Amino acid sequence: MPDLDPALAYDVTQFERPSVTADIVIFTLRHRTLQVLLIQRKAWPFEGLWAIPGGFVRMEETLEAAAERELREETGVTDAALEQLRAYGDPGRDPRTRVITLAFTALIPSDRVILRADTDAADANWFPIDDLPLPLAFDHIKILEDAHKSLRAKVEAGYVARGLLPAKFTLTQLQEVYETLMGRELDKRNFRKWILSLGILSQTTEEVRGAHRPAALYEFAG
Amino acid sequence: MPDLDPALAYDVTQFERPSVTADIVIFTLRHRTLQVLLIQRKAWPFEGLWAIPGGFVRMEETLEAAAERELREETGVTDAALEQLRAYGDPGRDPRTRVITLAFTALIPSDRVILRADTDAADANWFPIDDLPLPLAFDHIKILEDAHKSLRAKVEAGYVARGLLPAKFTLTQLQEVYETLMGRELDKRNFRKWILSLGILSQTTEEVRGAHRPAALYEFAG
DNA sequence: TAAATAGTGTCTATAAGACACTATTCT
DNA sequence: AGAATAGTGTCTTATAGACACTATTTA
Repeated sequence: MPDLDPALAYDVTQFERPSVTADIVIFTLRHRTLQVLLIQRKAWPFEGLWAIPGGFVRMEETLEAAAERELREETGVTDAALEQLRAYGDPGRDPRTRVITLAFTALIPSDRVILRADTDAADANWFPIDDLPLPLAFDHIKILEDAHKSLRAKVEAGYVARGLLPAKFTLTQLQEVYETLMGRELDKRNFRKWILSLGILSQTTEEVRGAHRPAALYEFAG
Repeated sequence: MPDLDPALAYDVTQFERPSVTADIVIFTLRHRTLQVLLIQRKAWPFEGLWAIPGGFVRMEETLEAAAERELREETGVTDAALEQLRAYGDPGRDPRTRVITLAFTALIPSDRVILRADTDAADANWFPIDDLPLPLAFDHIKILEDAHKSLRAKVEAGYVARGLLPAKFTLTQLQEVYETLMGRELDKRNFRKWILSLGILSQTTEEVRGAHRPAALYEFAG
């Protein structure tokens, strides 16, 4: 059967349909800690518990547009790079009805976020990925675990977390991002050798003058 | 908004819901070529075009169970390792109604397959991934491209395609699988050094006696 | 004994990691 | 001058790849 059973012509109404939502795992770095944005549920089910922000996919929007809209509504951030994680759809994961959720991840710099506890949420807040307000609503702990695992795998494989940095940054700042994501300290000389060898950075003419020796500012090339 | 908008209580019926299908990219090796199983559509839309097999996710089954059921219905194969690829859901990808499809991939040995052109399909057949009967129905060419890219990435990263081999096999057979998946020839000594160093194979006491020097049979350990 | 496939080891190049000091600026 | 951060090079080890011959069996 391709997509819809051709034998049924296109009377799709005869099948009961699930609800489809887009949930979005929003990662940021705060206080040198990897944190996620959660909202506190106002109503049944799981009233009072914390959950990953998300909402219905509307009939006229793409899946990515739904996730972008949710991100914008929750954080005001408009141009983050979103990635699909996977779908979660066990019957019973939502006590109301069959709900299939498409999980997305986003990495954003925390200073660009304006938290909005909107009408649906009692509260919205950041939590360290290693210190979550358990239990979470629905199967959201599983989604967070998968998102964290996926992020770690990408970072270990050399994925560069552009989304977590301002446009211009020092190599020390970049190294701190990596150290936080990888959960261990890195050697400064090896890190610089490696990151510069990737050819994805270009040095600007600017430098940042702090309390001591100024540091060169870099940006992502291309 | 977590999953379903709590402000709406649980009256989920007020939102129009999309149809959700599971489509499954079934890979196999035939004649030293990577091939996929396609079915030919019997009815509008895209009547006569070839498509990836798939069907509705039923209300009481998990997403994985839906994909397994489709695989079984199309091929008779029951215990293949299925993996989620991603969701495809652009409005308009199906002219009948909004259809969000969850794409899965499976790797199976072609000798275990009994093709069944069931009631929904005019025909079912294998096609080399590099020689597809274009154009395909829906956005299925995009799904196949993504599935192929994902497979190549996994193989390059050392993923071992257990699913494509019989329970016991020679190292030469295993090497041929890798060569086909990677699209290039491999050095026999280097391949054996590498695959044995992974520690995932164990040698059986059996050997296969063909036209010439017998080859040792291996199996996956664990 | 010829044909066909199975099976084996070394050397080289590259990448990753351990490791410590000098340079510049500010107060 | 002292404190603080920026910036730099070598050696070692592990991994990946190039490369060619011997071993065993059947017809």
